[in-house]
Amino acid sequence: MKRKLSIIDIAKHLNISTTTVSFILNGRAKEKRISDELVERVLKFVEEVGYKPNVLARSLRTGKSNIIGLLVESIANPFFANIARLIENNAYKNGYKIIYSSTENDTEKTKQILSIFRERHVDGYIIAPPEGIEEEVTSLIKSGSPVVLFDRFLENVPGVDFVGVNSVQSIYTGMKHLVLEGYKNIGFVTLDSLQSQMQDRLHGYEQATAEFKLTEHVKEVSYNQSSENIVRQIVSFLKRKRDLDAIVFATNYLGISGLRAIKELGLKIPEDIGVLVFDDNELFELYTPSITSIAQPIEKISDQVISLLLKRLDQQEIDPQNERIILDTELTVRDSSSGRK
Amino acid sequence: MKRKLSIIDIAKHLNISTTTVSFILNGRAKEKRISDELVERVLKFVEEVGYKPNVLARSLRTGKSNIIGLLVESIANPFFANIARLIENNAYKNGYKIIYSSTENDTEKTKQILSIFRERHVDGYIIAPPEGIEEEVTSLIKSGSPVVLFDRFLENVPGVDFVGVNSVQSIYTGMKHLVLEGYKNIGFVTLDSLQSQMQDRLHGYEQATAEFKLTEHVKEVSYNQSSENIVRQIVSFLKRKRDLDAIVFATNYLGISGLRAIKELGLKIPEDIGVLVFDDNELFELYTPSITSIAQPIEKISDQVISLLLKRLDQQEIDPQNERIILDTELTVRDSSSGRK
DNA sequence: GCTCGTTGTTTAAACGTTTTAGCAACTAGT
DNA sequence: ACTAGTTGCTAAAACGTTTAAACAACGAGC
Repeated sequence: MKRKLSIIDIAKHLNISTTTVSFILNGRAKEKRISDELVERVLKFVEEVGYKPNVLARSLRTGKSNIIGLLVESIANPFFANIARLIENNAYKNGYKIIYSSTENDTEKTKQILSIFRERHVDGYIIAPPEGIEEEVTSLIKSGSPVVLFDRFLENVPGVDFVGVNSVQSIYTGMKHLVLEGYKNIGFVTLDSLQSQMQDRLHGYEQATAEFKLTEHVKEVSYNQSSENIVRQIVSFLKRKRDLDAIVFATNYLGISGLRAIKELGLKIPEDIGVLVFDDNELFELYTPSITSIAQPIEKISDQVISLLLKRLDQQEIDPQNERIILDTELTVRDSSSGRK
Repeated sequence: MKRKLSIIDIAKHLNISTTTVSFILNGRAKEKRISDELVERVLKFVEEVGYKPNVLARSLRTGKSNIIGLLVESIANPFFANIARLIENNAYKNGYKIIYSSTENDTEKTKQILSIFRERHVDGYIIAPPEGIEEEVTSLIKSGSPVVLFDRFLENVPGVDFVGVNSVQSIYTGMKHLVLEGYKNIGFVTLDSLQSQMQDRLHGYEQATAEFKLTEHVKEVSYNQSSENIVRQIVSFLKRKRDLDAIVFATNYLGISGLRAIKELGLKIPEDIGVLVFDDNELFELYTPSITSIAQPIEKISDQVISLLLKRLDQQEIDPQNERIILDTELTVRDSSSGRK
């Protein structure tokens, strides 16, 4: 089996130095005033033998890996899976590879993964952060690695960029829609989480209840439960709150569990109960009745995230000026919120 | 900012050689007869200063990267997303990281990605292959990297391992179920693809039609279409074949598009048309009516894939004896196939 | 004839590990 | 007293790049 060629082999074969070869291959021939004739010869030979530089050696020397670390809550969640696909595509186009991991919202696991990514000299990070990793992220940024957060924010992390949606406003708009459709007693099912986007969604709900003079009915489901458990909790919430005429779910999987719960209780949507879910999903479109949802602009989020990170990777300086990009969602009105008959 | 410590710094500080430190850190102290006292001292100091070896340098020297390359059709497909999550979890537990990419069933893109993975000295590969990459995979295996295929197989690739399900049998069983429910004119919607699993599913259909004396009605939707396009094709197929009383979809996304098509035509499931889909999905369970499907054992597939690969990574020898693991699916009978009333 | 600048290329160090081969010192066996 | 074996450790090469610094050769300007 033929051994892999190195730059040394190339140099030897052409009777020149590795330096020259390196310069030529890195497009620094002009700058280094290497004769066109030689450039020609080297490129031709390199092409001929199909030489590929050893990325590891290069990384070792330069300290750059051309790898981006991607950390999402769970790659099995369609929202994150779709974002991951778009980001990956875009990254590849720009010569970056993606190494990913699911955090499962586990702070300790996340810390470990970050440390592993760091060991691997990942060039930049894209993170949908769980709670409690402010310190680690700060330290990453301090040591010169750009970090772009998305979906949820971390306070007090100087220099971190963020791409997200206007959660408060989105939920508020959704609530307003429900009120206009005649719903008067609207419940809110969210996660027992301090993550910023969850807090914002809750605030949106509270703001709306205040403004429209509604009573608050909040159920905070605890984290990382099995799907069955979540359904059970929502069932019992709905049983306790017999007078609810509509319900808003703060995430896609809460929404799905909510639909199961509603089915189990034999409630009719939208007559017995109106439904609105944050985060769209093919399921919501095809469900009978179709479910009104707040759709996040997945393409836009991905685009912004990756282009922001690429920009940071370009500017070698650490830029203390961080960006915070807030995108709009779209309320997709469907049958589940068509008012009480 | 404090520089990252190297093994040389450790050695210097303790007035010993880097060799010794390296041996100790790699657990070869006993073997190399290094005194317990020294081992103790080194470990303590290393712990104290939080030294972490540079993975790149190690990889450069050893040729091993501890990275597994994962190639799926699309990470946005729930089937692959779930598999990816399980595989990743398991890999991390065993000290391997995952670098992934979506092939989009594009042969050229896949070849490129494989070459990039190779450049990065990925230790092993997990691939749901598109058509036409037999040569590349063979070459990977020849050069000593284990490859485990899943979901679909590649013929004539010596030494490649495979984990999949019994597609022929699965579809056959599904067809039998439909026949027993009284359906007599069953259509089959699949992809215009030569991938083994698609061919197998088609064979399952053909076998069943032959055995039960049914007429074949096959629609081969072409690859990589937009969702709208697929729906349109299925609509026109159903229009042409007015006499169909049931239809089988060969993949989850064809099934979803199929449901849209059926809705568009205003057909009632299961009275006007019975439905069966290969690959389960939360949507199928919650759809009204619920959709009968053939569920693949996602956990088992992931477990087998990763443990097979880890086994291969352990045995340094290239093992020409390849394994072919075929798992059973489960027919989940739901309302969409409850017969003609 | 001397310095100076330009052109085109090379020398050698550096990145941080792992590992082969070997060395020094001591013990034990003859 | 000499060899043989053991113990405990190390020197140095190797992995394949990049890059700062230097150098040789030559023409131009004084």
